[in-house]
Amino acid sequence: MVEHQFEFGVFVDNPDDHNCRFLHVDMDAFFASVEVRRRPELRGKPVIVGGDGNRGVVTSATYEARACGVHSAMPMGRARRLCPHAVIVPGDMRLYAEASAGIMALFRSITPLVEPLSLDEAFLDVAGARRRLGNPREIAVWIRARIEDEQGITCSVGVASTKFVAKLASTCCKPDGLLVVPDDTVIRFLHALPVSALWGVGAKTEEQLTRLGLRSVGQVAHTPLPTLQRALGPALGAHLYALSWGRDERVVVPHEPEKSIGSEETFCSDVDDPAVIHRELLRLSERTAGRLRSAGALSRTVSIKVRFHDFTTLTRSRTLRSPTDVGQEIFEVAGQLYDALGLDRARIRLVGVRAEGLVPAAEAPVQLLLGARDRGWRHADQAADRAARRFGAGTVRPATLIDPLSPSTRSARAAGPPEGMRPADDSQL
DNA sequence: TCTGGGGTCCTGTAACCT
DNA sequence: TCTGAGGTTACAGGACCC
Repeated sequence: MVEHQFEFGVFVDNPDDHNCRFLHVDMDAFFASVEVRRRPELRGKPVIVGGDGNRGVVTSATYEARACGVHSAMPMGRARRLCPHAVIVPGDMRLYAEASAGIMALFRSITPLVEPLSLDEAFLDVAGARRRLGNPREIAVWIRARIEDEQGITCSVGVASTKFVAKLASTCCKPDGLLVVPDDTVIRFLHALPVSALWGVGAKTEEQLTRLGLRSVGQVAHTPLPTLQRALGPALGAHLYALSWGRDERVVVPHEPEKSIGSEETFCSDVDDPAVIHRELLRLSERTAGRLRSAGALSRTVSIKVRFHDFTTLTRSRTLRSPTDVGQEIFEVAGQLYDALGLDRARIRLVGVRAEGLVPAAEAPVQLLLGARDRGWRHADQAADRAARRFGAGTVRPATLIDPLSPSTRSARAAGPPEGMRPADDSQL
């Protein structure tokens, strides 16, 4: 366990944290740690969690595997070559979600101002918890101990007066660390970091900044704002300039409504048969619609994504006359958008369906189209939802998706039974 | 080396409206 | 009726995050 404060370019003890209301808590190698907790014989071994198909990627890896150069998002084939003795685990989202729920509940016992970023990390605003639980550093120490006790996994915590710096701090002290960055050390802390540490700088933007001769956050900070904006666009330029001076006005937002819901699937080998693509679009449309209904939302815009064998990607979208959460209606649009591409047996690697422009179902009375039956697909979907709740997901699904002979639509991710024997809605996984 | 799946946000362009 | 300016919306693509 490591605990630090950053000051004068070095880590020291006993920080001045009175302005540091934000905690960023990040589990260490979360999925892999949960797997090790479940199978203690894996402790101390390189463990990789990820799709085991020929097109899978690493979703999490223990630090023993990372020592071999393995990292998340790496193609599984490459990870295997780098770390041939690693134990590879397919992943169990249900288990990780369960562990995550326990961790988030612990956070909410400290403050209602908890903003989960994903299953394994969250921002906390602890300004209101000081009187009860002590200063931010003490709260961070307590959280780390409780998570280790209750979940058997370690985490890293960054403490600062802005969300951005708190997040950087937790990254810097990984794994199993605690770092407080007091206000008067923020600039020194930031300016020593590489540009890639800035939120919003990925590979492409880093390349652009390098072309300008900018490699550190300090160099970005000392570049005139108009120069950054000319190179990166007005929004990104201003954003990076503000961050480089530690300016980040964002607050902790406990719940943001979703803006889109979608599903996509990579075929285990490229597909050029339009009938197979249509079946997959139907399956993804049904899955997306089911998730819309669970979320109590309707969608105004349907979009599809098509990725070809060479990784080039197209998206097409259409806005509906009235919003929907009905699988057949989404599929109709998705199918039309796909047909309008006019593809002639192109080799397709992935298709996706996404519902955008979400509105709460309660606020958007569904309009029946002229000539439509008053008990149509919507009622069929609702009946299927009821059957799913009672008998399990996928109990009722479109007949075209019940085809045990279907040859090639199995995804790289699903290593289960044949397509037709698999639940149509595995969105809870 | 050969790239998942879930998302958000930004930008440029075109169409549409006033 | 035509034209242009300016605002809004839809759409497509890309970068980024976990």
